[in-house]
Amino acid sequence: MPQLLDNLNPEQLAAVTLAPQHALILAGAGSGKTRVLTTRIAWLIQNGYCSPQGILAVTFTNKAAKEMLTRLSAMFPINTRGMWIGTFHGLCNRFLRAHHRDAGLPQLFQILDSGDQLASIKRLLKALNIDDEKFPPRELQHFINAQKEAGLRPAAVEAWDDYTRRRVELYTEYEAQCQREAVVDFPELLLRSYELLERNEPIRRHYQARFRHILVDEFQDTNRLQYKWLSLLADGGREGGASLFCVGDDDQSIYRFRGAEIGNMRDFERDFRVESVIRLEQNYRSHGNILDAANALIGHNTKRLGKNLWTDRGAGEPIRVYEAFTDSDEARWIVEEIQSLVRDGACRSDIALLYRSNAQSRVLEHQLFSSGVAYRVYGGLRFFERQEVKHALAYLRLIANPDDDTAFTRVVNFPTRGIGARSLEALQDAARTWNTPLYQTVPHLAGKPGAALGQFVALIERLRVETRDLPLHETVDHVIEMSGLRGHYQLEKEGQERLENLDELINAAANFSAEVGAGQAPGEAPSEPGSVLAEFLAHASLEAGDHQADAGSDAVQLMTVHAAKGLEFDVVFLSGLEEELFPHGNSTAEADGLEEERRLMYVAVTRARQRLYLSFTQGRMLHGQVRYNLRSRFLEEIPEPLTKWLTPPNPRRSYVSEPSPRYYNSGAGKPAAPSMPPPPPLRSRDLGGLAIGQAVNHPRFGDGVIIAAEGSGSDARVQVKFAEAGSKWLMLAVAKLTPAS
DNA sequence: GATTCTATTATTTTT
DNA sequence: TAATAGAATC
Repeated sequence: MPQLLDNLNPEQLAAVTLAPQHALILAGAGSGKTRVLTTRIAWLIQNGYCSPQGILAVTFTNKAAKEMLTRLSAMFPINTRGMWIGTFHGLCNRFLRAHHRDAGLPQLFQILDSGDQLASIKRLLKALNIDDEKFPPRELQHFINAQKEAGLRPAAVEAWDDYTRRRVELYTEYEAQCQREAVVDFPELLLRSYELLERNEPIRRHYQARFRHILVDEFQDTNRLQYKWLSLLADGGREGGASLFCVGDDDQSIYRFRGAEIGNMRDFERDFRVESVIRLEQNYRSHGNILDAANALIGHNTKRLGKNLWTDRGAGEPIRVYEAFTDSDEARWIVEEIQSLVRDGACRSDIALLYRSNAQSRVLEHQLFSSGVAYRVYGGLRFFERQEVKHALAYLRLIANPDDDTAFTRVVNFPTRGIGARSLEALQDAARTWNTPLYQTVPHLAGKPGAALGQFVALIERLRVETRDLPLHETVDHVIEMSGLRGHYQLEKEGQERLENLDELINAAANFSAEVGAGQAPGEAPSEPGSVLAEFLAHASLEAGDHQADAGSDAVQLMTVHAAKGLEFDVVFLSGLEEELFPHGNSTAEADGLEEERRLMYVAVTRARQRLYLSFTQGRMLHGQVRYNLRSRFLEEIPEPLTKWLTPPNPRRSYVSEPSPRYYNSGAGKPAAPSMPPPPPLRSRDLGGLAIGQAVNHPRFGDGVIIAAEGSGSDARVQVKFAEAGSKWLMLAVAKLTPAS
C-alpha cells in the first residue's frame, strides 16, 4: 500500500511509521497534524501492528472526530466501527453505558450540559436555602468542575478556609442530588470512567489489553483528569501497555481558562520516558513573512518546548499594518479593503475577520451590513441550546428518566398549565421530606396544587405509554404535539422560527436513528427499550450542533481568534490590536496570562495563507465609553522588515518596549491619513494636555507613564504605570499629574 | 402569569 | 452601549 505514505515529508513519515512506542509529536500550525494522525492509524493496521479494535483515538471536538473518521474511511476500506474514535466525553459516555451497573448508574442516565448543570446548582442552593450572593452559582459550578477535573471527590479536596469548606459541602450535596436524579455532568463522565477503571481491576485489565495504540489529538488542551485517564488506559507506560501517541502544539494552547494543562506535555515525556519527540515544523499553509512574524512573536514566550515553522513557498507579501482613529474608522477601512479585494476576484469566504472578544464584532457587522457585504458570524446559540429545542428535549428526558428534576422544573409549567411558584415550592418541600425526586413526590401531595401537578405527571405517563413502540422521530413529533409545545409556538407572534427548529429536531431524530441503525456493530449492546431515546438525548447533550454558520455561501467570516483555531483563510484581518484588548486587560493579572495571550496571537497570525492585515485604533468605544489604549505590544514583537504600514508609522510605542515619553501629538506630529476624517479631539483637550504614552510625575507615586485613559471632562481618568507603585487609575480632576521628561 | 422596569456588568468556550 | 437577570408591577 505505497500510496499511503506518498507525499509525506521526512518528519511526517518518521512519525507515521514509528515502531510501536510512546511518542510526542509537536505539530506546528498547518504542519499536517490530522494527516499524520490518520495515516498513523492506517499504517498500524495495515502493517499488522494492531487490529481496528485495538485503536483508541481521542479528540476534543466532535468535528475533529468526524474528520478523522471520514479521512480514515477514505484511506482504506475498513469498518471504522470497531475502533474507538471520538471525543473524551463521547468515549466515556460509551464506556459508562456499557458498564453502567459497575459505575453505579442507571442504564438510562442523562447527561447535563453546562446550562443544565448551572440550573441544577441553582436549584440546589434554593433547596438548601443558601444565599446565592455568598455562593454565586457560576462560581460554585466552576469550583465543582475544577475539583472534578483535578480528579478530586469532596473528601479529597483540601479546604483551608471556611468558605472552601462550605463549598466542599455543597459539592457533596450536589453529587447527592445528581445521583438521586440519575444525571451526570460533563466532568463527571470523565471522573466516573476514571474511577471505574481504577477501582475495577477486571474492567481495567480488559481495556488495557484491548487498546494497543492510544492516539491523542490536541494534546496541549488536555486537563489533569484526561491525562490521568489516558495514563490509566495505557497502564502508566508499563511494559505490555498501550503505546501513547500524542499530537499537540504547546504554542497553540489557548484554553487554560477551561482547565487545559500544558504541563501534561512535559509530564508525558517524563512519566512515559518518551524517547521519540518529533517536530513537524514544515508549514503548508502560509507564506514566509507570516511564519517569520509568528516565529518572532512566539519567541517572546519563555515556557516553550521549542519549535520553528518554515515553508518553501517563498516570503510572499508583507504584513499590512493600519492605524485607525476609532473603531468605526477601523471597520470602515476593513470593509473598503474587502470590497477592493473582492473586486480583484477574491472569494468572500476566503476572507476572515478575527477579533479577541465577541463584543468587537458589532462595529464590523454594522459596517459590513451597511456596505452590503455578505458576512457570517460564528458563535452564538447552537441548535440543541435553543430554548424550544431544550424544552422538547426536557419532555423526552422525563419520559426516559422521570427522576430528572432539571427537566421536570424546566417544563412542568411550560406551556403554562397553572402550576405556579407556590405549587412548586410545596412540591419541593415535600420532595425534601420524602427524599424523593419531584416526579415521584407528586402522588404524596394532597390538596389543590396536587391536582394540576397530577395532570402533568399523567401527561408524561401517557406520553411514555403512547411512544413506547414508536420510532424515535415519531416519538419526538408526538411529544412536541401532545405536550402543547407546538400549539404554544403557533400562537406566539415570532414562533415561526421556533416551529421550524422543532421540525428540525424531528429531522435530527430521524437521521440519528438511521445512523444508529446502520452503525449497530455486531456484539454491541442490542437496543433495549428506551435506549435509542437515551442515546439520542446523550447525543444532543454531547454534540450541541453547529454554530449556525452556513458554510457554502460566499460570505466573509467573522469570529473570535479562539473560534478560528484549526481553520485557515487566504486573507485574515486581525482587528483591535490594542493593549487591554489584545492582550486582554484581565490577562496581565493572572500568572502566565500574557504568554497565553501571545499564543492566542500566534494562533491568529498563523491562520493566514497569503495576506495578513493587523489593525488598531487610537480610541475605541467600550462599555459605553471611549477608551484610549496604546497599540498592542504584540505589534512591536513583529520585526519591522516584515511589515508594511498603510498609515504613517507612529513613533508611539506600547509601554513594554523602551518607553519614549514625549508629546507625540505636539510638534510635527503625524500627517493625517488620506481620506480619513479628522482625528477626534481626544488628547490635548480631554486629558488636559496629557497624552497616552507620556511620562508624568505624581507627588506621591513618583514617575510613571500614561498607558490608558477613559471618560472625559471632569470624569476623565488615566491609568498610569508607575516605576515603583505599579499601575493606578487616577482622576485627572483630583490627581496632580505633571509632565515629566 | 406576563410585562415592564431597573440594576448590574462587561474575555476567550468545548464537552 | 447593550444584554441580561431579577424585581416590581399590572
